[in-house]
Amino acid sequence: MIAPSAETTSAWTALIRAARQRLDAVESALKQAGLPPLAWYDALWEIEQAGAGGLRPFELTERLLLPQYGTSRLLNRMARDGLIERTRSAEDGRGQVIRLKSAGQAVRARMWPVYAAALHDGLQDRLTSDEAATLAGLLNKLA
Amino acid sequence: MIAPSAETTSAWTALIRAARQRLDAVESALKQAGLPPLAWYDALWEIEQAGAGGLRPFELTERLLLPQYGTSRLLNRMARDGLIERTRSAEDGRGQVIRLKSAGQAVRARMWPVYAAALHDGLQDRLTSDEAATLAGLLNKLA
DNA sequence: ATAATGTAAATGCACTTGCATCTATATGGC
DNA sequence: GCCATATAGATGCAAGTGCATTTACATTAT
Repeated sequence: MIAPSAETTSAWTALIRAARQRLDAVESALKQAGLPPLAWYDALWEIEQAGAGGLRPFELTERLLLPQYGTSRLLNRMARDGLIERTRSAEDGRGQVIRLKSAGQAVRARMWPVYAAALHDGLQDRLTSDEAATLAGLLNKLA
Repeated sequence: MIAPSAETTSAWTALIRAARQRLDAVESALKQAGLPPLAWYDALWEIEQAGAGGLRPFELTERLLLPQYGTSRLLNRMARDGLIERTRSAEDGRGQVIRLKSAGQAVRARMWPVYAAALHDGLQDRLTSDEAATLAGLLNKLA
């Protein structure tokens, strides 16, 4: 049987702990501020980047690495809150096109400072630039 | 407003992506093998370490960084599956003592090779020893 | 001893997630 | 055109999670 080395094990536990703590910090800062969860930010961001042409749900699924039903339901909730607009696709009768509404843009804009502050406190305050770059490089080897 | 640097941002995205992918890989290997989720492993491990003296639920809550109700329900499911034994605490009438049953030890033992293999493939194969050590060091600054 | 406050653990309720499946449209082969 | 198969997206159901609250016992102060 394959036994992971001590270095592997400590990298693993550090990875899980760090990711969980930082993520929890961001999520709770958002919740604290009465804002939606982080996943909404990512989705709103992608939709915003797509601009006037909009975006298809399956594209969002790919970009956010969500399960298909996860995207469907996330879009449901965002639509229910009036943040996005769903229209039937002209080219593909099975699908839709998602576009950002101004309320969605506004919510994303309100989320950003909270998100940024959490990243600042959680990462920027704790690592030098070089360390952050090294860390990113090593983590990208795991993806 | 505080804007995170480019290095911070890329460390952040790399952190989230790497953690999610590695974690998903472990979880799906376990599920694939018909075994319970990773959280069970951690819990079973802690309970096993506690030995014959057992462990109090609130201690597990602290060690696993779970919400209190999360522990309560996790223990419920493990007890329902006959993996642990819950007895009322002799010293504290409010509480219980958790002890591992042999079925619990067996499940943890079956989980380990699957878990270890996923760590091997996900981490050990992708990082040198030195890199893993550096990574762990950097990640620990974030905790 | 009594009352007030604190801590251990469980739970009702609303919401989210995972899984499997379903409906509708699209596409390729014949 | 017609059928088989593939893809977009939604959804019923079971299970898990978060929040707030509850129950029970413990501890401290009076």
